[in-house]
Amino acid sequence: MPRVTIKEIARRAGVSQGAVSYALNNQPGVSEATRARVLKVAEELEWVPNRAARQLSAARSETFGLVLARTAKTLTEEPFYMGFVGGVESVLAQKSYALALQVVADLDEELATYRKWAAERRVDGVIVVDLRVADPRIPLLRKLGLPAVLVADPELADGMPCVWTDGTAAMNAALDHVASLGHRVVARVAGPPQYGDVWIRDRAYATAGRRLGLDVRVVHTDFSADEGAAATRDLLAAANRPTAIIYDNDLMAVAGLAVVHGLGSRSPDDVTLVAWDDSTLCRITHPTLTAMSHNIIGYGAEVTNRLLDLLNGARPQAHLYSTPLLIVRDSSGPPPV
Amino acid sequence: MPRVTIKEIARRAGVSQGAVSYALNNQPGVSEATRARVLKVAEELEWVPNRAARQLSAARSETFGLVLARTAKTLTEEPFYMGFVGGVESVLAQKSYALALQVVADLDEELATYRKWAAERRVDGVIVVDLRVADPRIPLLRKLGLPAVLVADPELADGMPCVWTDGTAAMNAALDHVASLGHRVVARVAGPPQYGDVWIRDRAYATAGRRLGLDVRVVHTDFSADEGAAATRDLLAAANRPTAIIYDNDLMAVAGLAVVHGLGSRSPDDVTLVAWDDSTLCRITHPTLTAMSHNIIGYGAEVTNRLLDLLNGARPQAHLYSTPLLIVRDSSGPPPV
DNA sequence: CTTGATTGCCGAACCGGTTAAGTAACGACG
DNA sequence: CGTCGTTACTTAACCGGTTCGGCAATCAAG
Repeated sequence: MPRVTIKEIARRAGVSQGAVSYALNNQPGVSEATRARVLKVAEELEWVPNRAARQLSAARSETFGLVLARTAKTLTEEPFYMGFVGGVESVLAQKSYALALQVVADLDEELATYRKWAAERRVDGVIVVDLRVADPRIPLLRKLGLPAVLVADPELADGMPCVWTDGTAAMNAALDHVASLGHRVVARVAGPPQYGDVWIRDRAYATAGRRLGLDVRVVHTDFSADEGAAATRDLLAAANRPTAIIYDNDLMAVAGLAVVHGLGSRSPDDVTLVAWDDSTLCRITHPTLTAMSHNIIGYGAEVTNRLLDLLNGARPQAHLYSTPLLIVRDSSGPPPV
Repeated sequence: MPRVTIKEIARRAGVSQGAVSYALNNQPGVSEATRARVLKVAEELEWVPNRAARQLSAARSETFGLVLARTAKTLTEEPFYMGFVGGVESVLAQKSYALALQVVADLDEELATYRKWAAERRVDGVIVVDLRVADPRIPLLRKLGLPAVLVADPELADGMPCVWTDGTAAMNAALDHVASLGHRVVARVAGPPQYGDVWIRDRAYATAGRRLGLDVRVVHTDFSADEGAAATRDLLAAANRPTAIIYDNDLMAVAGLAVVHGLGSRSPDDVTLVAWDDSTLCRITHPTLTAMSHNIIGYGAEVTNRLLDLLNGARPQAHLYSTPLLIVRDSSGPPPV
C-alpha cells in the first residue's frame, strides 16, 4: 500500500503541490473549480495528512498535553482522573486533536515533562490539574511560553487562564446541610493541605463553621482509603465525637462507611456521612452516600474548549464552570439524641 | 529562546549535520573523539530532538496507540482502565515513547481510528483491549500491517501476539473455593457474552460447575453497577436462591453487597460474594470482598514491553502474564443452614 | 610500492507537508 | 491603450532531522 501524499494528488489533479495544499486547507489562492477537483482526487485516494510533516512545517502539533503526577494506584482509585480524561477526549476527538497523556511520580517530573514538551514542540498547550498553593508550574509554564489552562480557583491561578468550580460555595452548602439537620459537632476528613482545592475548602470550612456556631475539626490525609478509614476510626473513638463527617473525596467516604459498619454503628442513625466528588461509588453503597456532585466529564470538556479558545487567540480568563451540587442521599440524617 | 537544532550543534562542533546525527544516535560513521565532542556540545545547548522531524524522516513515531471503546462513564467506574494506562505509561516513560490514547463510543469508531492512525503513520503499534469473540479488529490490523499486542486469551487472538491471564484456571479456583465452603447453589453475574473474557469464563464456569456437581446459573449484564444490583436482587428473590454469587467485576460485587444489606441480609452469613478484578473497592467495604486479584498495572507494563519486543523484531507469541489469585476476605463463608 | 578495503566525514537528497515570493493572465479604469 | 490590481496559480525554500553516495586519508595485504 504505497502511501498517498500531496504530491500524488497534485500529479493526478494536474496542479502544483502548493495549490493542493491551499485547496485542502480551505485557504485562498485557488479557484473553486480547482479546489473541488483536488478535494475529489484526495477523497478518491483516501488521502490522510501526515501528522509529522504538518507538524514540522506548520509548527503545530495538534496535540494537547496532560500530566498526572500521581501514582498509578491513586489513578485507579480516584474516578476523577479517568472521567476527566474522557471529557477531554470527547472534545479533542471531534477536532481531531490528540492527547499526550503522561503519568509521572511527582511534581518535579511534571515540571521536567513540560520542559521537554516545550523543547520538542510536542504539544500546542497543556491542561494542568491538582494545583498547589503557590504552584511552581505556573512560573515555569509562563517562562516556557506554553499555553495552558489550569483546573483551579482563580485565587490559585495567579492570572493564568483557568476553569474552576466554586469550592467555597460548595463547602457552605455542605455545612448548611448538616447544620440544618441539627448537627453541632462536625468533622472534616481532608486531603493534603498543599493542594489548592483542599486549602480553599479548609478555609471555607473554618469560616462556615464559625458562622454557624459549630464545633468543627479537621483531619488531613493523603486522600487514600486507608487514611480515610484511619481518620474515621480516630474521630469516632474521640471524646465528644462528631455526629457528621464530611470527606474530601468519595473513596474515603466509602472507607469511612465501612469503618462505621465495622464498629457496629449505622449511618445515618449514628453518624451522617457526606462525600465529595460524587461518583457511582456513592450510589452503590448501603446506605447510599450524600455527596457533593461535580460533572467531571463535562468539566474536562469545558477545560479543553477553553484551551482551544486560548490557542485561537482568546483573552486569558477565569471561567466558572459550575458550582457543585449537594446530592442528599440516605447517609444524611439528624444526629442521635 | 531560539530552538537549538542539529545544524547549530554541527556548526559549533565544526562537523557536518550528518555526522552529528550519527554521533547522537550512537551509529557508526564517526570517531569516538568526534562523537564525544558532539555529545558535549549537544549537552551544553540542551538539545532535544524534534519529534516531528525525526518521525518524518525515520518513519517512526515512537508512539503507541490505545483505543478504549467505552463510554466515559464506564471508564470512570472501572478501575481497570486507568490502572492499565498507568502500567503502560510506566514503561513508555522510561523509553521516552508516547501514548496516544483515544476514547471512542464503539467498535466501529475504534476500527476507524486504526485506519486513520495507520494512514497518518501516527503510531508504531497498538495495544488492543476488550477483545470480542471473532473480533473484527484482528483482520483489520492484519490488513493495515499495524503491529499490535492483544490483551486476550490466545484462543481469541487468532495467532496475533497476545498477553493473557488464565481465566479458566481463575474460574476453577473461584468455584473450588465456594464449593469447598459447602455451597451447592451458585450464581454468576457476568458481563456481556460478546466479550471474549466473559465468554471464556462462562464456559469455564459451566464446566467447573458440572465437575463439582453444583447447581450453577448465569445472568448476563452490561458490567454496570445498576445491572449488577438488579441481577443480585432477582437472584436473591428467586426460589432455591443461590448461597454464593460470583461477579464479573468489582463494581457489580459492591453493588450486590449493597443490595444484600438493603434486603436486611448479611454477607457472608446469608450469602457469599466473590468479586473479579480486585481493586481497592473490595478492601474498603464492610465486609471486605473476596476477589480474584490481577495485577493490572503490571499487566499494562507487560503488554507494553511485549509490543516493544515485537517492534524490535521478536517473533509474535502468546505470553501468559500470570494467573489471577483468589484473595479470600470476609465475604466468604459457609452457606446458611 | 601498488592495490584494495576500511574509516571518518561531507554534501545532498529526502520525508510530506506549509508558505512566501514570483509570474502569467485577465479585467477594470483613467 | 497603458497601467494597475486581482486572481490563480507555480516555484522553491523551509521545518529538523535521517541516510545514502562519494571522497580523501589511512591501513593491511600482496
